[in-house]
Amino acid sequence: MSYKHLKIEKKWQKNWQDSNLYLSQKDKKKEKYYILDMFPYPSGDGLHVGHPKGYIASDIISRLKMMQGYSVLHPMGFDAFGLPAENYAIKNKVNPKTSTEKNIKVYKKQLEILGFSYDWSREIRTTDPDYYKWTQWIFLQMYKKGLAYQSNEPINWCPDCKTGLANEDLEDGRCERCNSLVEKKSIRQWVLKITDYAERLLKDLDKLNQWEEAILEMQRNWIGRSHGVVINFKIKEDSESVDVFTTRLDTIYGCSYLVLSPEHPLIEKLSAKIDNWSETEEYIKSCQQKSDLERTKNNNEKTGVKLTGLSAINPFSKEEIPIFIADYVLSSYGTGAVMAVPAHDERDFQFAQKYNLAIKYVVRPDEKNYDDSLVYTGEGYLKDSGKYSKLHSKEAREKMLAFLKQKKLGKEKVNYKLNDWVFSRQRYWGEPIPIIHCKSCGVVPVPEKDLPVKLPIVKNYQPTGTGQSPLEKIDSWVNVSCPKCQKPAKRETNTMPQWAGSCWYYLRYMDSKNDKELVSKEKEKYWSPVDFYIGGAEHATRHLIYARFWHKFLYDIGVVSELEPFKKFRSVGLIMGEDGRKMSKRWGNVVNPDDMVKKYGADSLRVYAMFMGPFEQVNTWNSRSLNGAYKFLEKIFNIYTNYNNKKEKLDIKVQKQLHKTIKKIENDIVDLKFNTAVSSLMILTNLLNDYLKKHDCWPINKDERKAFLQILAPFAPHISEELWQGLGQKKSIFRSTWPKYKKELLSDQEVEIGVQVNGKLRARILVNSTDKEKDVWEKINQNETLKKWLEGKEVVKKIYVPQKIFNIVVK
RNA sequence: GCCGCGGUGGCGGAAUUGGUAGACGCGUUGGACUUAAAAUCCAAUGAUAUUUUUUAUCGUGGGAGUUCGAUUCUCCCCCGCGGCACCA
Repeated sequence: MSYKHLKIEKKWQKNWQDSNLYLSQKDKKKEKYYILDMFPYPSGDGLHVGHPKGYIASDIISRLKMMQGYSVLHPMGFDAFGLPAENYAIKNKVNPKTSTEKNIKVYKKQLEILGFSYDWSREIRTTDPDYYKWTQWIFLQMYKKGLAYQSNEPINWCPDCKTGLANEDLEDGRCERCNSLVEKKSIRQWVLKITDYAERLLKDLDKLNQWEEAILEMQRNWIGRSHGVVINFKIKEDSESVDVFTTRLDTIYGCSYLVLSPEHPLIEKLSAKIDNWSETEEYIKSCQQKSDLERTKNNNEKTGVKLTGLSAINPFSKEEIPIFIADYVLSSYGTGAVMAVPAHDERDFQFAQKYNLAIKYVVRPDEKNYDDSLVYTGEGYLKDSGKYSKLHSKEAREKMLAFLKQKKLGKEKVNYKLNDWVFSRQRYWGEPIPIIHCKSCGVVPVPEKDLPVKLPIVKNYQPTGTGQSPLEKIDSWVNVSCPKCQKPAKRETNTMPQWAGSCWYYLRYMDSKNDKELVSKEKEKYWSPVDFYIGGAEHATRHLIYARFWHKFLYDIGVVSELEPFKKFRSVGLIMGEDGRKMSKRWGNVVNPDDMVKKYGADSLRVYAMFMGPFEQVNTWNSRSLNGAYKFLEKIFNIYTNYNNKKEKLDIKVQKQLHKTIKKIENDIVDLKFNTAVSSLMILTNLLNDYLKKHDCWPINKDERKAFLQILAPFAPHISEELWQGLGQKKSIFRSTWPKYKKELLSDQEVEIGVQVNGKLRARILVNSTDKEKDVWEKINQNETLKKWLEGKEVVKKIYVPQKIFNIVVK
């Protein structure tokens, strides 16, 4: 008999589906385990061989937990709204609904042939009205709590996608989807007040001790908390004043000028008093023309204009200082104005050098020798700072703040880099925002009973580029009567961004068919939180922040019971093409999983993907290595079929290896060390194979032969099930109980240890686990090679690490 | 520039409360089988030197240090990847 992977895999996939093996059931007697993948975005290209890597890992964990007696929830669905799906549809001249459905079909098929244990009865699609009804419902709750508001602030605008974008949608100042340079544009938009949750989003990261540190760091940086002081600077020539934000109040005696961002509202107000107004105006204009990218690109090349005729008063030194406008100060952060301290800030230093401004050193480092001609950004002791001189930075800040508070010229302030979430898109393919605009009542939320606000099926859904959504043109949909006053009113035509649906989908799986609630309290309590979440690291500062934000909001309004949605998160490393580049049609290096499954089988593909290297690391695809995985499985297949009826002659060495492997597999899977888990299965297989060939009988008993298949089963489910049945088992291997290893079989009686002389390995000797240092020393003295190294030498010291090494120091 | 991760044979990688570096796999080489090839099986495979079995020296990005002993710890430097980036 030979290993016919195609036949075996097809047979068991059907069998498992028919026998409802994967239906997750709430079972109060069992402990629950919720293992989740980031659901895919079904693009037109289908899956390439790298995509399933994370799914394979979660499937392995899911199957292990199943066998360990957990009630497992392992669902899957599709995140199908958004720009890529819409752009794909426009390009191929079909309705996005049609193309999305088609793409999902392809994806499902591809996932099925890989043998994943998803409970498809819980499948969700973000584009399904029964689903987005609740996405809209959450939006309404946010609106009611004042967390969704309209704004006309300038936002990022992609000229190609013709829509506004959130900061999270940008990559290096470009649209993350189409790579176009993003512009600033002022249009009416809906914004979610994520900044209200900034503090909690940051603080609760400390609770996520089962997340990777790298991801937590990314989120911390993205939130970007900084604690400082807002100081009020009076303007000498006017009653107006300027607020600046600084974290280094201790350097204020070194402040030699103020800088306002070009967008600062005060400039307009003071225009009459600015002597060089035309020059100022021109500079502001030139800044407006620059994109964000241009503004930040040459960050060593500072530009600015002095506002002549105006000066500010330093509240501490009472000194008169000039005021500048310069685009190195951002309007979107802090107060949009800073106090410049060239001696202790790199940017101010560059600016001051260019415009010949005073550089006053007021903080000196602890060391005696320091160079007074360079910038010093660290802390230290103050000098030339009035009565604060000689104080340390930290102490000075406290005393100075007390002074400011007393004079009502300043207060503590915490700032975040995180901005509110620009939540509307001027596009068709998204959840309609459930709002009605009425001339007399203003903004009126759609009553909950009228949800979902269905996205109309239309012929023309091309983006308009006018800042209006294409929905604007569909009169029959737009024109409604106001829910409050019944007079004619219009629907909000902007749609939600791609990320909306994925903010809460993990909750819906718990109770996917519920038409009364988003999720029932009871089911939410049982399944929450997600125990293990696996997905791409690129979502660290997008989906993973958004979802945490929504979850916390849902917690606040009593919908969920946990503060954090995902208990453990691990990111999956990409699989690169054989040429080392990202798999892409552009490079022609895409490997299709369907072809690989046909040739080598799903089991081989699964084993290989896990064996490639550390799960979180980037790996390069290699089809020849995949064949190695195939050979490994074939070897197992041959062992179990060719030697099925052979007698047993137990061998303790092989048995020990088996029990060690059971333990290793258990531990490695939970730690995501799949590569070493597979390796240990290979070692065991080789050992078994060699023994059977040599002795023509089994070194392990039947239970142990079963156990071997059980520990292989999460990795290669089909072949394991087939061979399991071959051992006469009637029930599925995944309904069997995970084998227990025997502790007494984990340690070896005899071990080889290294013997070193002066730290250099000179020989290896066998010792018994019961041997004392004295016994080992005796063996060393009998060893011929070692005699050579020890003869005529004086032994100064002996170091014995039991079972490991013996080091002899000689003179 | 800042933050995070990493650098080990021809290749993917294994081994870190400091204790025999290179597990496992790929590839390569030699052999068996075959008319031949593929597949399969057996053996070898870090480098250098040496007369073969031998044995010695070197070897985990580079340099220093701690230690009986360093891939692992400390300091300095170089390179790669990812994230952030004029955030005051």
